[in-house]
Amino acid sequence: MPGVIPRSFYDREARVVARDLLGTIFVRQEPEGELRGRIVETEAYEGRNDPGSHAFRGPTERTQVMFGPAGHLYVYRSYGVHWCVNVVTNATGDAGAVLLRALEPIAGIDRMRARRDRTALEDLCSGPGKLCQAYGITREQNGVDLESRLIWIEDDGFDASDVVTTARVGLSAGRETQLRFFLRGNAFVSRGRPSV
DNA sequence: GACCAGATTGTCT
DNA sequence: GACAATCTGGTCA
Repeated sequence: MPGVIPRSFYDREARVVARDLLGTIFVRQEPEGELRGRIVETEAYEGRNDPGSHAFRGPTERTQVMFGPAGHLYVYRSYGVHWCVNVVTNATGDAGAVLLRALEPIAGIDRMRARRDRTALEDLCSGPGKLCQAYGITREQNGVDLESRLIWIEDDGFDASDVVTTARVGLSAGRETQLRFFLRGNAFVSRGRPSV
């Protein structure tokens, strides 16, 4: 039975939420219909103790959402070119977020293809910048509540037990922690996988 | 298939 | 003024 994930799910440590989000479905409601994609890759970002996190230096205007209540979206611009989405977590009294790195497209694929200007399914959402483009997510979605009817995440009982854990991607700091999670063997996982 | 450089702008020092 | 949680397209093999 499809079920929207409640706020209490997000109100835990980022690394736990990141692991548990694998296999769930990220949904955005649009006038033309829903966009749906299964989450196949995530990364956890913690608070002041995590040098790889935007929250490491404490709250700023940009990162204030990460210090707010769990279950909201944190959207930021990367390299001046791409948008990236995070889900705000909590439970430690500190900041925390989970970066959605890759999705497997399920519905609304025509709109994803139009926005991405790509046809291959594996090329629509296989990276944090790509999935934001496919979903049309920008700064306007920063702070959106996942219990609103705009964007939410569902659990459909998918078996996500076969998970690989590695170091995070693209960071200059905080590489020593294993906070990246993805479904083993999934074709929609982003590049940037460790050699081997 | 693997490796490399360029794009481009908000945010922080 | 420098840098960044990335993607793309080029080159070389």
